Order: sequence, then structure tokens, then C-alpha cells
Amino acid sequence: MSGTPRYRFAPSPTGYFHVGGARTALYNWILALQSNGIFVLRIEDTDESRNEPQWTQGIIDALAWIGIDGSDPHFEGPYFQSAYAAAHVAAAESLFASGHAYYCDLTSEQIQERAKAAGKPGYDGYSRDRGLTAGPGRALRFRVPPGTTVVNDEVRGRVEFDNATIEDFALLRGNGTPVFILANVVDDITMNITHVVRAEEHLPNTPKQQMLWDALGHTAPVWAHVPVLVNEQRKKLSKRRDKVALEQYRDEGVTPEAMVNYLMTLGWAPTGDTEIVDFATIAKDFRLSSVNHSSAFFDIKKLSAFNGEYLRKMTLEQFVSACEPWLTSDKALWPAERFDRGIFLRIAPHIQTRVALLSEVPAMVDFLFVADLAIDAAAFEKAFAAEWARPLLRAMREQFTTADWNHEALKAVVETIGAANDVKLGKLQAPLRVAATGRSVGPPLFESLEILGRDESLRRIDAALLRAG
RNA sequence: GCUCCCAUCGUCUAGCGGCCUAGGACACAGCCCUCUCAAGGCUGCGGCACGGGUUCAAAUCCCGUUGGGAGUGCCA
Repeated sequence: MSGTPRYRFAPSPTGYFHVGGARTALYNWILALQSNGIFVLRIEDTDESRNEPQWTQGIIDALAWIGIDGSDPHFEGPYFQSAYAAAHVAAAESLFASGHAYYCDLTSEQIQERAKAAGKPGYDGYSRDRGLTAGPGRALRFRVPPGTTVVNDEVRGRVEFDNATIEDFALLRGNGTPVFILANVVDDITMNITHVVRAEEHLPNTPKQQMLWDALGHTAPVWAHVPVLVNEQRKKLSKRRDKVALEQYRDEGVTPEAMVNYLMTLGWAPTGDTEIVDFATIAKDFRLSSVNHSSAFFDIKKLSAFNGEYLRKMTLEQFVSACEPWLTSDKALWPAERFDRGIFLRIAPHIQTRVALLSEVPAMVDFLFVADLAIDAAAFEKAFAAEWARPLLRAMREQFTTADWNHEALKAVVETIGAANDVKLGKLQAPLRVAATGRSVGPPLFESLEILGRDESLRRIDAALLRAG
């Protein structure tokens, strides 16, 4: 075990589940570091109220989506305070015994009053030398030593804290239960953690933890505080107002490769002029020490652009497979049994360059699979507004009955009609498109008709002609 | 209030004293291509927060100012 780095990743202090800020930001570092060496990934929370299977599973699923294997032996998974509570209390008692901590019987209200009277916020060390022993209602507090605490941070360098600015913080509550910071340190020591990688919001609390490591007789781990992700207002991303959970992007049709790649560009950049790099390259080049120091804005538009690139890079077969979940589930706009992979395979090359998110696919191909085509009223109105629309569509319909049914022949028919009537193909295709697909935009029209088939195409043209009057 | 962190195009970033009249990507605008819409190609727009130093030379080092963020719980 010695010599092997063991990393710990801590969640945001505001809670782990769905607090995407720190959570989302950390996924990329987790992944990159996992590829760089062995580590223990531990998702922690001392709040037992969150100890629910779905909570746990949600995290594991999200990690699995981007390639972190929850069954990896180095992934110890979520755990909760209860499992280690005895060790926490024991550590607190040893700290008391060694004089590093003392009991205090002041209530929170009393502390506040004293602080107010003194004009200084925080606990003033009232019970430092009162020699109190353990007892109900008495909290155990750490005796912050004089001097300075230097935190050597892997991404930020040397950060110095004057201990005089750190109050004697609580270790055990009046009811005897340990607080987060103690639990954290004790667990890290027990698990032989060597590297603590977390969001920068933890940096101000780091000297406290480091003093705890020292007092407990251990050498503090390597700290690494990575930047947080912020919203448009430059505020830390939060569950309540921001859309940040990894699962949401998965559900919109972002591919895991694009997600990871995009995430990596937040606070770090690959060498060279392109940001689109495969994960092997990222894993090879990533260094904690080259991580940026400032917070980054999560740009959904750029994520989409990345995803579009990843989608286009796929082979046709890969693309079709990636689309299938969106075409055969309740995400589709038609009953699952109406989907035909063979038909989709034919239209797919035209779809591949037209979507950035997989969730956009169903609406582009629905005309091939729905039983009753819904016509967009505004599009219909516009397409049939011109004088020539109805007569020329009728003419097309006429010739379509005998034309060869392939896109070149169909296009030739429409072009000929257009030339004879002095209507550009760009305009002339509009009524045909709306009649056949229900929309004014979509994949190339003649290919679409070819795949739709003659019978259904004619039927739809007739319906449109009828509707147009 | 106190403590800590941060500061290059709108956004994400390259840059670690001369290669910078600051490079790339997303977004935006225009052009080309074109059966709609995309994709693709080309072009454009746009930035070193400010002020002092140090240096022959500063986006890069130092100090200050301003601005932003976080922490400051018997929360996690």
C-alpha cells in the first residue's frame, strides 16, 4: 500500500447530490487522475439522511457514463459517517487527552453574544484554560496553536494562513457527535489518503484540517484545489438555479466522450491548436500542476458544438447505434414498433451533419415513422402562399406517378417543372417538403422522398393538396 | 468586518521576460458551396482590468488599486 498514491475527492460543502458545481467540475479531474495512477475514489457525506440507494446509484451511474467504473476496486463508493463514527470519537478523545482540544459549555447563543460584545465574530477561546471535562452539552474544540500554517497546494502553490485568524473550531458537538471536518481528517488518515483533490471553495478550511493531521501525529496529504464552475453571474453553480448535473446532459444526448473532452477544457487545455482530443491524450498530458487557477463558466453552447463534432466523427454504424435509444423509447415521437432500423440507416448520413444533440434526432426523422403526419400550420401557410404552389405541386404529383423513384429522378422532375414556370428550385421545394415531411426544414428532400416511398409520398401530396383547397 | 483565492477576446483557453503588431476554440457577422436546414471552406469582429515599479526588454516578475469569488457554524 505504501508508495501508491491514494486520492480522495470531496464533494461540495453544500452537499453532493446534484450540486453540480463542484461535482461536475470534479468529474474530469477524477477521470484524468484515475488514468494517471491508482487512487481511491470516495464519495463522502456524513449526513445519513442522504443514505438512500437511489442517491448512491445516481452518482455511480453518472460516473459510469463517463467511464469511471464503480466496480473498480479502487472505487470505494459512497459511505456515511455512521460506519466510522467510533473512530471519529476515539480520535477526538485522544486529541483531548494530548491537550490539543478542550471542552466548552457555551451554547451557540452565548458564543454569539460574546462575539457581539467583543466586536469580533467567531468563538473567542473562552474555555481554553477552564479545564472542563467531557459532559452533556459540552462541545470539544480544537486548540489552535500560535504561528502560521502553510498549505502547499499542488495547483495553487504555497498558501500561508495566520493561525490567529482561525478560531478554536468544534470537533465534537454538545451531544457527542463528530463534525464533518474531524470525520474527514480521521477517515483520510485511516484510509491512507495521500492526495486530496477538491474544489477551491475548501481552501480556506484546509489549514484547519492540516492542523488536525499534525495534532493527530500524521503528515498532511498533498492538497490540490481545483477551480469551481460558475454560472453567468459568476456565482458557484448551484442545484437550485443552475442546470449542472451530469445526468441531464446524458439525457439530452450528449455523448460521454464529448462531455469529458469539454469538461477537460474547463481549467485545463491540451497542447496544440485543437481542443478536440481523445481521452488517451488527455490522460497522458494531464497534470494537476498545470490546472488553471480561476473559475470557469460552463458554456452549454460550446458543449453542443463539441458534441456535434463527436457525432460527425462517428462511423455511420456508430451513429445509428447512438441514436437508437432516442428512436425506440418514449423519447421518440412514435410508437416503438413503428421504428425501422433499415429505413433509419438510409436517412442517417443526412442526419449526422444536422444535429448537435442526439435528442434532436427524432424530430428530424419523425416523418418516416409516424402513422399520422402532423403538419406545421405556419410552415404550411407560408409554403402554399404563392400562386404557383398548388398547380405546380399538382404537376409534380402527376409526374411522380411514373417517374423512377430515386432522388436524382425526383429532383429532375421538380427542376424541369421549375424551369418551365420560372420558379427556383429553392422555392419550389417548399410546398413539396411541407406536404411530405410536415416541416419547412429537414434532411435533403429528394432523398427523404426516395426513402419514404412512392405510395406514401403521393398520399401525403394528395392530403396536402386537399388541405390547400 | 476578517481571512483566502482569482483577474488574457462575450465565453473557454495558449502564453511562464524578447518568438506577441497576443495564438486557438465556441459564439457572432459576411462570403463561397447548396433542393430547405446543416456540415465544410474562407474572411471578419473582438482581449492582456487600472496605476506604479523592476528590467535594455513585461501579458509574463514585484507592489498597490479596482473588480469578482469563496470561506468565516455545535452545516456538509
